[in-house]
Amino acid sequence: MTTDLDDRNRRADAQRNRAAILDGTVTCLSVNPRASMAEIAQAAGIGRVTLYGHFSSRRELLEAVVEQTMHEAEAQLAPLDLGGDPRAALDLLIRSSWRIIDKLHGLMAAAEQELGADRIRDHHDRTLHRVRGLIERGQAEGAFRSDQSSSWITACFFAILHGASGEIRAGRLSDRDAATAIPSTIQAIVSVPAGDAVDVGKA
Amino acid sequence: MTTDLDDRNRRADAQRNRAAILDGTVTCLSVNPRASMAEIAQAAGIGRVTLYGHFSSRRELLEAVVEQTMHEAEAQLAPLDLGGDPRAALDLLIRSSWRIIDKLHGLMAAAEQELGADRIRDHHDRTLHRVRGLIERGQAEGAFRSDQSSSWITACFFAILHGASGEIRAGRLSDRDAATAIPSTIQAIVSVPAGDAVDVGKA
DNA sequence: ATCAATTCAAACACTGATGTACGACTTAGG
DNA sequence: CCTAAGTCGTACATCAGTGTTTGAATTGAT
Repeated sequence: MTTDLDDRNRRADAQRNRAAILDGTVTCLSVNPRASMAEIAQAAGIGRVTLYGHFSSRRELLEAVVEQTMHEAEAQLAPLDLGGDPRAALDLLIRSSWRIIDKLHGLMAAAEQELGADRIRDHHDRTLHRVRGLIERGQAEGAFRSDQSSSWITACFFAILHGASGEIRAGRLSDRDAATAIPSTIQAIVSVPAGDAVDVGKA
Repeated sequence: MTTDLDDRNRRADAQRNRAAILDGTVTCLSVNPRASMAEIAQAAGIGRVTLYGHFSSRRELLEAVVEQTMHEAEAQLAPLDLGGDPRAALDLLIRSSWRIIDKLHGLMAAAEQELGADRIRDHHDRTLHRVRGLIERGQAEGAFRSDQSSSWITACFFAILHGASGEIRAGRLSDRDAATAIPSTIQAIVSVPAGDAVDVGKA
C-alpha cells in the first residue's frame, strides 16, 4: 500500500496519532460496535477533524483497522509450530487464539456492518485455513473424527471461541475457567466418537 | 398486556394488518437486521404511517415482535417430552430448536441493538433454562460429562446452533447436512470424555 | 346507507451521523 | 527561530432515519 512511503515522510506526531487512532478504534469498537467517528476520535484522544485528516471516511478507517488487526493476529499465530500431535497442536492453537478472538469481537461486528461479511472473510481466511488445515491433517492421521466435514468442524471451532467470548463478556465465565473449558470442549468436538472404528496410529 | 382487549375491539382489517406487520418484521429483519421502519412497512405491505398507527415507536414494535416470536417458539418447544434418556431428549430438543434459531437470527441481532442484550435474555431465559435443566439432569444421571459447568455446556449448545445457522446462511452447510452434523457435534460436547470414570446406569 | 374506524401519501420537524471548509493555534525539525 | 506540517474547534452542508400531523380516501360493521 501507499502506507509505507507515507509513514516515513510524515512528522513524528502524525505517526503517533495514526497509531493512537488505530489503537483507539479497536478498544472503542470492542465496547460498542456502533461507536461514531466522534466517539472513536475521543477514544484516540484527538479531534474529530484530525481523524478525518488521517482517514477520509469511516469505511477507510475500518478497512485499515481490520487489516492491521488481522496482521497482528497473523503475526502471533504464524510462528506457532503446529506440527506433531494434532491434539497438542490444536490445544496450542486454541490457547493462542481465544484471547485474540475475544478482543476482536466488537471490531468484527462493526466491520461486518460497514464492509460486508465477504470483505471480512477475505481477511479472516488465513486464520480459517490454518485451523482447517490442522483439522484435516488430524483427520488424515486418524486423530480426529472423519465422519464430519473439516468445514463443519472448523465452523464449530470458531463458534465455540465466539461463544466463550460472549460468556466472558457477560460475566458468566471467568478467564481462568475459559482457559480450561474451551480446549476441553473443542477436543471433544474433534475426537472420534466412541462407537466408531477407531484407527489410531499414524497413517 | 392491553393487547388482548384491544384485539377484540379492533376492526378486522386492523387485526389483519397487525399480524402482517409482526410477520413482515421477522422476515424483513432476518434478511437485514438494520432494516428501517420504512422497509418493514413495505415488507408488511402497508404504509409507513399505518405502521406507526399500530406501534408508536421502533422499540415498541421490536418488543412486540420479540415477545410474539418467543411465545411461538415456546409453544413449539413446551409440549416436547424431555423425560427418559437424556441423550435422546437432547436430540429431540435439537431437532426442534435449530430451525427456529436459524430463523430468528436476524431478529435477535436487531433486537440486541435496540433493546439491549439483557432485555433479550429475559425472553430467552425460558428456552435457556429448558436446555440447562436437561443438561443438569443428564449430568446427575451420569449420561453427560460433569467436569464442566452446566452453564458452559449450555452456552456451547447455543453457540453451535448459532454457528450452524451462520454456515447455512453462508451456503457452506446444507439443511440436510445440518440435521445430522448438529446433533452429532452436540452429543460429542455433552459426552463424558474417554479418560474419565464412566458411571453409566441411572443414579 | 351510514358512520366510525382505518388506511394512505405527502409534508413536516427533529435528531444524529458523516464529511467538508476555514482560520487560528501548536509543534516538529532543520 | 522559522517554517511547514499537523492539529484544533467551530461551523456548515448533507443525508438518512424517526416520529408527527393533516386531510382525503377506503373499508368494516351495524
